[in-house]
Formats: sequence, structure tokens, C-alpha cells
Amino acid sequence: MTTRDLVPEADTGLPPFARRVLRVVGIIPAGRVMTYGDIAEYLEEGGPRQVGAVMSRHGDAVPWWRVVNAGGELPSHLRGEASLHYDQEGTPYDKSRERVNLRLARWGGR
DNA sequence: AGCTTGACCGACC
DNA sequence: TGGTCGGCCAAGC
Repeated sequence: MTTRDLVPEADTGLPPFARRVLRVVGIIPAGRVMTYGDIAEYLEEGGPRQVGAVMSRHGDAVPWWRVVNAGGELPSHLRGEASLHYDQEGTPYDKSRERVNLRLARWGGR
């Protein structure tokens, strides 16, 4: 018998860590980004790889283009669509290198 | 109780 | 500018 058995509406089906990650992604302001490592540090749980694993499986539910690696990049299959969002949001983005300018766009949670 | 799998990261060459 | 390496740790089996 678990909490989920007793209170199904309190559980989206996602593990607690995944839910925490997605909640943080949801508060990143338009035009800014956080890195995988930033999010793990903000949560004081897990690490960059765990955050990446959550984004890989559940990222489509949130503004996934606002989460990039420590080099300001996303996996190649997502770069095209991400750049459209960066245009709309005015995110500092180096088009030739296909990466966000972290110095200008990185957001720390404030 | 292991073992494997990652949208990772930093140090190093 | 690339490549390798070790460390990282939640989740699923």
C-alpha cells in the first residue's frame, strides 16, 4: 500500500524528481535559459545527467528549449525548432554555432 | 542487492 | 578544435 494507492490525484505518475525538474523548467523566464547542471544545483538533488534524462522523456510538456547543456547547446535534432523560439523570445543566440550565449541568457532562479 | 542506461560536466590532452 | 576519461546519480529491471 502506497500513497498513490490512497491519494491517486496527488500523483501525476511521474517520479518526484521528474516533477521537481519540470516545475523549475516552468518558471524559467522567456528569453532566458538554465543548464542541466544549474537545475540540479537549484534543486539540490540529482545531477546534470538526471535532469537530462527527465527532459528526454518529459520535456515536451514544458518550454524545453530553455534548458541547454553547459555549452549552451541542445541535441542536434532539436536545434531547428529551438532557434524559432529563440527568435520569438529574443534569447541571445549564436546562429552560426547553434548555441545560446550563456553569458547573457543564463538565469539563476533569483 | 547489483547492473545498465543516459538531451551531462570538467579536466585533460 | 576535436577526442577521451572518470565521475556523477535517479530509475528501471
